[in-house]
Formats: sequence, structure tokens, C-alpha cells
Amino acid sequence: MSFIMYKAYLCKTNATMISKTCEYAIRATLFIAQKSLDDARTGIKEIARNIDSPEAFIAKILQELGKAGLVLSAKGPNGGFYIDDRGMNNTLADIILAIDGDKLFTGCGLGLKTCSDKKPCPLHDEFTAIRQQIKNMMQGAKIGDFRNSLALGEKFLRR
Amino acid sequence: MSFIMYKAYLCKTNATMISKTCEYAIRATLFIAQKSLDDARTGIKEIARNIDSPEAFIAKILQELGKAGLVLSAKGPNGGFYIDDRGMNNTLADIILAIDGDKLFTGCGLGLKTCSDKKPCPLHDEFTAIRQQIKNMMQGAKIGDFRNSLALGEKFLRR
DNA sequence: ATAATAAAAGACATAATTATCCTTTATTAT
DNA sequence: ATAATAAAGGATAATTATGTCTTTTATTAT
Ligand code: SF4
Ligand code: SF4
Repeated sequence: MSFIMYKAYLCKTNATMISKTCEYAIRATLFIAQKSLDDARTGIKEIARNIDSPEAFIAKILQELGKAGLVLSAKGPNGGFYIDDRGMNNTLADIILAIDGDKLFTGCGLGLKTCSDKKPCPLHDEFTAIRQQIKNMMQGAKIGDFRNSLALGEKFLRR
Repeated sequence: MSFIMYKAYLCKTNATMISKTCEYAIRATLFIAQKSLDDARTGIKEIARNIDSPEAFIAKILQELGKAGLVLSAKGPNGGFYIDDRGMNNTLADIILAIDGDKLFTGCGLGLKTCSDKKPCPLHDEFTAIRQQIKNMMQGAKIGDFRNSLALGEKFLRR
């Protein structure tokens, strides 16, 4: 027997690769990028509405993305968030690093001892390869690459 | 610029693929498997000591693993946890499913809309492939496969 | 039968993540 | 200059995950 569908008892968590905060960050960044196509700025209210996130929470996250230089912002009337050409070259890896840190790229998924070439577990090589793939994928995914795809589908960024 | 090492502001979490609870579950299961080689049973104290986990917490987790049928247990003197031949064929995927549910295998890592063949994001195919690899890896990793490797390295299961 | 052992069970406590609110600062238009 | 706008910042609240404690139940040895 293998892979039978047990009920998940203890942990009701997301347990996915990135935190919820980081998911919001990615969705928000992609939305801002989309809006920035024609130099338009977008505000917290509009962002929150379009990516299905709590308004105050995404505001907080955007502060951090701003500090990390991943989004630009302007205060006052006609202000809002935007991304310039330089920012379009940032990648999903940059966002993930800024919000979640580097655990996804460097940590051991099983939580055993730190990766060791001397005493690897049976999964070590496979795991290392997968981590590298994830890293490559995220590093290769530029914000700008998403603009066109996103423009196609309405509400794409909503849950 | 890409993949510069920003400070992680918001999220200090593990942000790895599986929850800490699930990590403990895996480590405990592998330890029990190791001990079960010669029909020996092992108790909560011994397990906790060897996998570097809180005693009461791993006790709780082992209850769940027991309910899921992934470990066997016996009360009273000479009691403890053990895994029989049938259990040795269980996989890491089984443990992950029992503790974390199926999010790792089925959920979208980016938290955008549910995977759709009509409106996929630029990462969709790559992501799908990686998820499948992770699933295959975990489904292929039988508990029994770890026994020998573990027997080699002392304290392998400790952090 | 009784005492000792060890897991099962359930209630409880702490820490981390996620989410909200309110005040301040900067910018723009009038 | 003033009012309006919108992000920045800081404090706080709610929720979830992680961790602890105490009692109960089952088993074994005496
Ligand atoms: S040897 Fe296995 S468990 Fe240890 S760090 Fe590498 S992949 Fe993780
Ligand atoms: S299309 Fe992209 S974002 Fe949407 S579910 Fe698939 S991988 Fe995730």
C-alpha cells in the first residue's frame, strides 16, 4: 500500500512552498507590474481588491517590498505603487528571498541533519536536484515575463 | 540584478516544503523503523532524545501516526512504538499526507488561481513538473529504504 | 489482585504567523 | 497656506502552529 488518502489530523496549514505572506507579495507585485505597463500607478485598495487580500495586510507587505526595492511607491494624490523597467527584471526568487528568506532554496525539506556528502539520506541527490530546479525556475521568472500572460486573463491573480 | 541576498523582513518561518510537525513525524518514523530491525520497541523518551524533539510533542504526533496506521504501538511494560514489515512499505508521501495533507502535492505554490490549462501562468508547466517530481520522490521513498542508510550514521536523525 | 510501566486522550500554554487599526509623513491640487 | 490624498510606520488583535501538562486506559510483571 502506498499513498492512500489519510485524513490530515494535526496540521491544517498551507504547508506549501512559500508563506501566505509571500503569496500575497507575489500576486501584488505581478498586479502592479501589469498596471505599470502604461505608467499607471495603483493603490492599496485597488491592489487588495484585485488580488483578494486583506487591505491592511497587503499594505504592510508592500512596505517591505518597497524597502527591498522590489516595488516603487509615491505618496499623495496620484500616488501609488509602480514598477519601472529595472524592476521588471526582478524575479520571483527576489520576492521569495525578501519575504521568506532562503529556506526554500537552501533548507533540507526533511529536516534531518544539514546536507552532508558524507552521510546523505537516500533522498539527498533527488532532493538537491529538485531544490535546484525550484531555484532555477524562480530565478528565471522575471516579473516582466508575467505582464503579457496576465493581461490575457481577467481576475487571474485572484484566488 | 537578480537573486541578491535581501534581509527577510516579515516572515521568519521555516518556509520549507513540510511543517515542523511533519519533520518530527518523519524523523520519528525513521528512527522507529531503525529500532524495529530486530523487533525492538522504542518509547517516547528514547525517540525524543534521538530525534531532538520535545517529548510531549512527539507523543502527540505519534498518536496521529498510530491512528493513520503508519506506526504500531503497545502499552505497558516492554511496550512502545514499532513498525512491522507491512509498515516498512509505507512511504514519506504517506506520512506527509497524514500530517500535512495533500497541499504539497496538489496546491499551487504561487497561490494564484487554481491550475488551469486555459489560463496558465508562465511557470505552470515547470511547476507542475516539479510538483510531480516531488510527489514521485516521496511516493518512492519507502520507510524501509532508510533503515540501512540510517544504521550507518550515528545521530543522523538529529538536527 | 496490585503495582509499575507506557501509550492515549484531552485540556491547556506559548510562540509564530496573519490580520487590523490608528497616527504620522510626504505629496499634490486648490 | 490649506485640504485632500495615499503611503509609511507603529501598536495591537486574531488565528494557527507548536509545545506542555495531567489524567486515563491498557498491559505486564510480581
Ligand atoms: S541528506 Fe537527505 S535529509 Fe539530509 S539534508 Fe540531504 S536531503 Fe535532507
Ligand atoms: S498557472 Fe501558475 S500560478 Fe496558476 S496554478 Fe498553475 S503554476 Fe500556479
